[in-house]
Amino acid sequence: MKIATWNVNSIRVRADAVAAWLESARPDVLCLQEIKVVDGDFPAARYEGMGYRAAVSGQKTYNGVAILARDGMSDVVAGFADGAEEDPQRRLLRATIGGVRVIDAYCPNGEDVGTEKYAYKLAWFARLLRVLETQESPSKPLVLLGDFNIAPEAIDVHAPDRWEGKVLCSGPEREALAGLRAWGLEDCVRAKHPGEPKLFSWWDYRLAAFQRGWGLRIDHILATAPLAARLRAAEIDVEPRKAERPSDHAPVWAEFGP
DNA sequence: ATGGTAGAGCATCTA
Repeated sequence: MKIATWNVNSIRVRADAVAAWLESARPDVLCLQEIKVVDGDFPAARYEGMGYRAAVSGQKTYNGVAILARDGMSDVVAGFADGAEEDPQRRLLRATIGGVRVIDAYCPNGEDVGTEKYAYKLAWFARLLRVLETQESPSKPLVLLGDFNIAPEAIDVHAPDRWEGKVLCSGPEREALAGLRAWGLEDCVRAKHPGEPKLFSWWDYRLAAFQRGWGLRIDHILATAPLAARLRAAEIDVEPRKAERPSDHAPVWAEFGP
């Protein structure tokens, strides 16, 4: 079972790129972030014609997540569904596919350390951990994947000294991610590439960051122990980032055995 | 000193 994630930064602009990547990578599941459309404007019919069903939690202009899957999806849940007032920002979508609980996450960016958006980011991660603790199980096959907007370690950053303490790399953010891992999640790409540098998934559009190799690894696939035990391969596919009008993120995928 | 590009949508906001 091949499960992938890609922050496409507008499904309108990247609809062709997504179709092309589905054709070449042939994932069983593709989780999308930043689709930036309401549910009705997601090009579901197009991907249905390619053998993928869609679950969508979209909104106008910002955010929005969707799951494309070859198999049927059950127990589809949008948002935290924790009884408290739902977050109007559409960032979370869950579905059970082929016996695997799939959680598609577009985690907040945080703008800058100390800002209101940074506080929202930390609160969002705390709420996500509570959702896992109360609604999901680390002893079942589960994958939490998406754009986390956090680089876990110095090795995940092109210039760690320059980024130290900055948003995407700050201590509290990394502790929030470690808190998720401590619940029972393993970083699939790092597990298959221990100690490997220059493994990045995002490059800023500005300053020709991609051409200069100024990347960060902020998109992740985290699996519970019973699923991680089936991990066969995990990669970041840099090719789509070289396209003429690319997303600023590259797709990330993991393959699990039966 | 606080840059630079991209997307949405039409002045800025977000990343």
